[in-house]
Amino acid sequence: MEKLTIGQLAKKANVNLETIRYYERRGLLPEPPRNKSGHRQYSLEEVKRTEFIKRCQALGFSLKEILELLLLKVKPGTTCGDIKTRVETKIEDVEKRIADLKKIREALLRMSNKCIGKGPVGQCPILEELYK
Amino acid sequence: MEKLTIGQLAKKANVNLETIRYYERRGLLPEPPRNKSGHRQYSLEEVKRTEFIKRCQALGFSLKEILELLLLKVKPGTTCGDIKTRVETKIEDVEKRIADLKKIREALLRMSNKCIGKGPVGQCPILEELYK
DNA sequence: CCTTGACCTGTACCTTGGTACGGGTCTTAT
DNA sequence: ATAAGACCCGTACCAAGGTACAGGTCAAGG
Repeated sequence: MEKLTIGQLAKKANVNLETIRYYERRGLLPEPPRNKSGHRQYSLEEVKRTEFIKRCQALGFSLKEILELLLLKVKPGTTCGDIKTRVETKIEDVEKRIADLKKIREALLRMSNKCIGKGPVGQCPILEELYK
Repeated sequence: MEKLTIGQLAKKANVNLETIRYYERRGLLPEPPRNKSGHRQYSLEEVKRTEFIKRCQALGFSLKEILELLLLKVKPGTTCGDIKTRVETKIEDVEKRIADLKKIREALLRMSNKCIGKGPVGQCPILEELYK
């Protein structure tokens, strides 16, 4: 069984070393065994776990939500459905954010279209709309 | 000319009183004149200005960007085009964020569709994909 | 007259996700 | 043997956008 130092884990998982200790404080990574001088000893399992965290983050999960996923994963009685529910909730989150951003885009486009982009700022229709 | 206290301004603009002082520190609201006992005296202009800030925020502008807009507004030589450019840049920002979120949504949907939502978590295709 | 409420300043605290630093110890290579 | 590099811990700091609190002053109403 290969033993990794914290620096080697950080390098393999492509994160900052401090991030590893931060994840440990947050409970996302386990408190690993130590060698006789107190240095953390990791296995390849923690590389996978760190990569899992990063993949989930890229999909929009917060560290808090990722911790919940990791806890669900080992909790007896958890089913596929429990995990799927989390993913579906996140899909709804993401769709809500997309919808909000689309409304913002429409409002910005409406303002932009009202402005010919010439002349002094005094009668700018954009500022007029925002500063009424 | 109506005079407003900071509390009255906050109420009219529908923000927290501390937010007014925070905006003053950030340079978003001017340092107002004071009465003889040191209390801030505002006019209705600051209500409009505070509402402007809140409208811009709702459209996705950061306080830093809003400060730039407010400075542009009073800078000699600023044209409508300068303002329009900011709005167009923000539209691009928003479209980029929408595109990113759409990719995330697709990835989440793909995972969700692979999972029938039944059975133990051990072979969950979602976790398998995330935790490989 | 006295209490309450609104204001003053300065500073601390909150969330989220880290990153950096100081001072100390340990390991590894030459 | 010794110096560089990696690790230890605890704490401070960063962005962003506020919010809260301590300790003090001031004005108005019952």
